[in-house]
Amino acid sequence: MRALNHPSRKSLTLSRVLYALSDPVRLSIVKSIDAHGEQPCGTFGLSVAKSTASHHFRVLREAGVIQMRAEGTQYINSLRREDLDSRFPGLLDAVLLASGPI
Amino acid sequence: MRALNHPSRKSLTLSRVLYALSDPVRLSIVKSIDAHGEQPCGTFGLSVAKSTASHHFRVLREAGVIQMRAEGTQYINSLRREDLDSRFPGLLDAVLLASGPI
DNA sequence: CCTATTGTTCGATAACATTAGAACAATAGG
DNA sequence: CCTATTGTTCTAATGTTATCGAACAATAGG
Repeated sequence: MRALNHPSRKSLTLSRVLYALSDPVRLSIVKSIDAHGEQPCGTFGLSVAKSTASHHFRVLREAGVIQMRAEGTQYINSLRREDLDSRFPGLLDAVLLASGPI
Repeated sequence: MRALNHPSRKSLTLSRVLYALSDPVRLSIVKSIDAHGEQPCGTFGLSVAKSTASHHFRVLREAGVIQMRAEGTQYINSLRREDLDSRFPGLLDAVLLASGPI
């Protein structure tokens, strides 16, 4: 598999991160990784076509929210917790803590 | 002036709030209110047409991020701090704390 | 090799967002 | 009243995003 582009910690921007998190599908991905640990793209039970899912994973990755690591035929997704906490302290925690209506 | 629609605290959604905050112009409005207190629309020094500015204020208002109170010919904008803190604890603080590239 | 699995990329479309100019509305102050 | 100020709303143009199906790529396992 080809190597995927991940932005450096320094180049993360608040606008991009907030935008990436502002979509319900992407938010559910992030919450699932937080709740169940790192997982391949296929295990999220998203109700969209796989090309659409791939798009959402890409938006999250290019915003610097998730990291995708190739493993066999799949990509393992994890949160870039340290990088996010370093650049935007408290932001990820606040987002993950939020409950109620999406 | 006509009364403007403000969503109730209960009806605020994380996605909408994050989306509203994900635009650099809107983020600058929020940061300015936080830094300098409540202010009318005209004092933000935004480099967009006033119809565009009006649109951004509306997005922030309809997401529940700001409150707009009529006073004479102007609208005074303030942050809905209590409502935001109540629904999404720590979120506004984290966003306002963030520095670096927009 | 051949096939199945996993996910990306491409091309197209429909929906939505941003932007601005022009016209309008409400108020304040002479 | 008349005018200036402040901001909204309408309309239209431009750009961006979400979505999907189809085709492709890489790997694992027979």
